[in-house]
Amino acid sequence: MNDAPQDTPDRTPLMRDFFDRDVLDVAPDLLGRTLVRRTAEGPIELRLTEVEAYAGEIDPGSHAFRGKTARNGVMYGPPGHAYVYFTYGMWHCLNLVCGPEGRASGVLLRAGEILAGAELARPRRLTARNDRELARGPARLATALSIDRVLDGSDVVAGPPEPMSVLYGTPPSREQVRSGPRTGVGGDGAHQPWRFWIDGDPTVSPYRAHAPRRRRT
DNA sequence: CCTATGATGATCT
DNA sequence: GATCATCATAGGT
Repeated sequence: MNDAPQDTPDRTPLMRDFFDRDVLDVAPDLLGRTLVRRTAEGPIELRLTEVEAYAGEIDPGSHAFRGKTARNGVMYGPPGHAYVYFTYGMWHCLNLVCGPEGRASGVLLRAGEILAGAELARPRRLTARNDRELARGPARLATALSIDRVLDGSDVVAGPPEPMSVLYGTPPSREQVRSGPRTGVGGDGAHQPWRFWIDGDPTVSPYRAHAPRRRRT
């Protein structure tokens, strides 16, 4: 039916194949799957509901557009690893690198539904008015899962499942998958419909167009 | 619901 | 020095 990986005891090879494809194929296939973040206090399970594709050096919206730097080096490595960046002076965001190696493409994990471990996420997300808001947005997701630059480069495919791993889940039907422009991305790549989400899911973040900052006086 | 704006600092030109 | 793959808050509709 679908070409998604199936549950199997030795999941590692199939999972590697899952990420070693074009980012525009991997991104929508991540929807509905479960990311498990294992913290010292216990695991947090997140069902992915919104992602964005970033197509490496050919993509003006990608951190890799201007080539390899100290920050984005992980994007040039093998697929299935975490690329974590720090932005706006306060926030972290989590990407999963896609193949082939060297293309420097990745999927930004923008939102999800906490399936388990919400009691571990809530203390990190005190401004969330309800559980639906715990991971509704890329920086909120990273905060809820206690993800920072320390996890940059982590292998999310191979065991052990620390500090996090992607497990198989039930993908939504094709009709439930929507696509549109990426959020907060300007420049020449702004119009590309490289954001994917599960239609009607309450944890999907509100769309915001790119807003150029006004110069401070 | 919506829009506007300040926070805050690493990164890159 | 400008930008930034964002969020929380304040205030209007």
